[in-house]
Amino acid sequence: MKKSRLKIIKATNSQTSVPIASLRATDEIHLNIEDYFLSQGLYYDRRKNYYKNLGKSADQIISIPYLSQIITAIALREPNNSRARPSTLIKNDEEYMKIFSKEYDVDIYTRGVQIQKLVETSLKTFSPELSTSQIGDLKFHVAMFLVADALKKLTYGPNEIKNIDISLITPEKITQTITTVKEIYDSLGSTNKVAKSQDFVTAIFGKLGEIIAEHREFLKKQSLASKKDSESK
DNA sequence: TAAGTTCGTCGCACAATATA
DNA sequence: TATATTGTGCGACGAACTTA
Repeated sequence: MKKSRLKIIKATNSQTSVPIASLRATDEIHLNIEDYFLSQGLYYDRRKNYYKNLGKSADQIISIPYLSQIITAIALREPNNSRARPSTLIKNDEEYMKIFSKEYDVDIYTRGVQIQKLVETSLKTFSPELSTSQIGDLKFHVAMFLVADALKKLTYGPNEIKNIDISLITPEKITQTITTVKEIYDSLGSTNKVAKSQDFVTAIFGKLGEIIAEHREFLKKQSLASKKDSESK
């Protein structure tokens, strides 16, 4: 009965435009996220404008589509889709389940928001100054880069995000990442089209691959050096 | 409140895949 | 192998937001 009612609501919704995200808002996972967000000083906009009407500050209110964009970018490693198809990310059930899964630790959603907010703050104060459209084109790619770099992995499971130590994502680290990502963006033509393309993501992974390989090399040298050191004693 | 700017969605074109 | 179907990338345009 409940299911058929939802079907009718969803069918009717193809005529009157209620954001699709609002139709998912009663799913249990969103209740869990909302509770957890409250404990972290964030307001999850499960019920549209509920916290806005309570006078909560806009930068603490996280909408369902925005959270979907963040998770698509950093957990699913598809920042181009976060940029290109913001509202259609959760239209398809399969895609939706990849973003909002009970298998995920609810903590990954807060970490994602925290990282994304740090990135956006740094992008706004970046020098040379970036236009808002450039910020829009880069923000999800930079966040994904930081996550993969922090984990030192090109492929990782969404739950691994909770292992990231946010305190290691310093403003300097973010600025350095923005510079790297922007260089790739510029080399491809620095357009909105680039930001929505798979090529940009592939190029970013290429760069990440180099960084991760260098890091492994560094660890190897370090362990050899400490081995030699202990042998000489 | 009007003008300018930005963002999100729609729909077209093309590509990839399935089916007869 | 031709045709139909589905998926993807992209540009254009309108809605929403911002600013003066």
